[in-house]
Amino acid sequence: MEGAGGLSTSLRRGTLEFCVLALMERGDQYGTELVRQLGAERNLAISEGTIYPLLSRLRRSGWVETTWRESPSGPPRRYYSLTPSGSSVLQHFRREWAVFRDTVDRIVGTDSP
Amino acid sequence: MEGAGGLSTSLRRGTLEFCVLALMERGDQYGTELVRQLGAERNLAISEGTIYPLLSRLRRSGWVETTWRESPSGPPRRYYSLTPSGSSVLQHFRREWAVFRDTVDRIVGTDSP
DNA sequence: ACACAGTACCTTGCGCCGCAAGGTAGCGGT
DNA sequence: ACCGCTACCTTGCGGCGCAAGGTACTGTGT
Repeated sequence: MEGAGGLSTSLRRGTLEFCVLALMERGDQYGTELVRQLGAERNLAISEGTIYPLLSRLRRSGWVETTWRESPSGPPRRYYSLTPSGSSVLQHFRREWAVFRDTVDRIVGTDSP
Repeated sequence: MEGAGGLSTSLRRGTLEFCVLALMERGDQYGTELVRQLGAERNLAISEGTIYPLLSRLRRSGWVETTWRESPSGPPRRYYSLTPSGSSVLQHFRREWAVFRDTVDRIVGTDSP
């Protein structure tokens, strides 16, 4: 169930939005597809109640822009793509992440003494 | 200033409490000293308003226990030490963290194509 | 004795964000 | 016409890091 306060839930905070940006870097994405792709990662599985508010924030921040496109079968989709600003923010995150990751590795270690 | 919603602030979520547990594994700790030690890490600097509620949660969870000890100079300190339960939770986190870290590395990558 | 700085503990109110649950609507098959 | 699937979005809640504020004990200087 991984209820509120679950381990993965807290870990996601702060990285999830950049994982989403990184996926957009590989190609335009839409909401439902993002939920599917992240669902394939054990630690990043999220629901629609998470992704849509997140995407709205990215849009308000000017890091992504959207275009409606018809689906080959089904309702139209809102596709999200990186703006130059979003690309820059993602690069900045990569540096922050590398430092943070190494710090945590050093402090919690990878196995016990 | 790293105001609310800062990059590091969000990254800390979900790892901070385990970094604290890991520091206790090396030896008993008290609040103010933890603030100092974490302050030495660029990405983990926190304030007292963060550490004391966090320590209370750890205590309520049964992961740490506390003993008051006099200080060589100054008011008494409340020292925190790991319980067996806390030690076990820390081990569990180590495994979760390794998976999570590798997942993020794979998705956001370490540099751009 | 007394004031003051330093250390150490803790609480309050706020804002962010992931989540479960619920809601709307377009499309295709039968 | 109906039903199921896809796709989008919103509401209310809870957890947690934080700034700011508050209390108390100790040692030092006067």
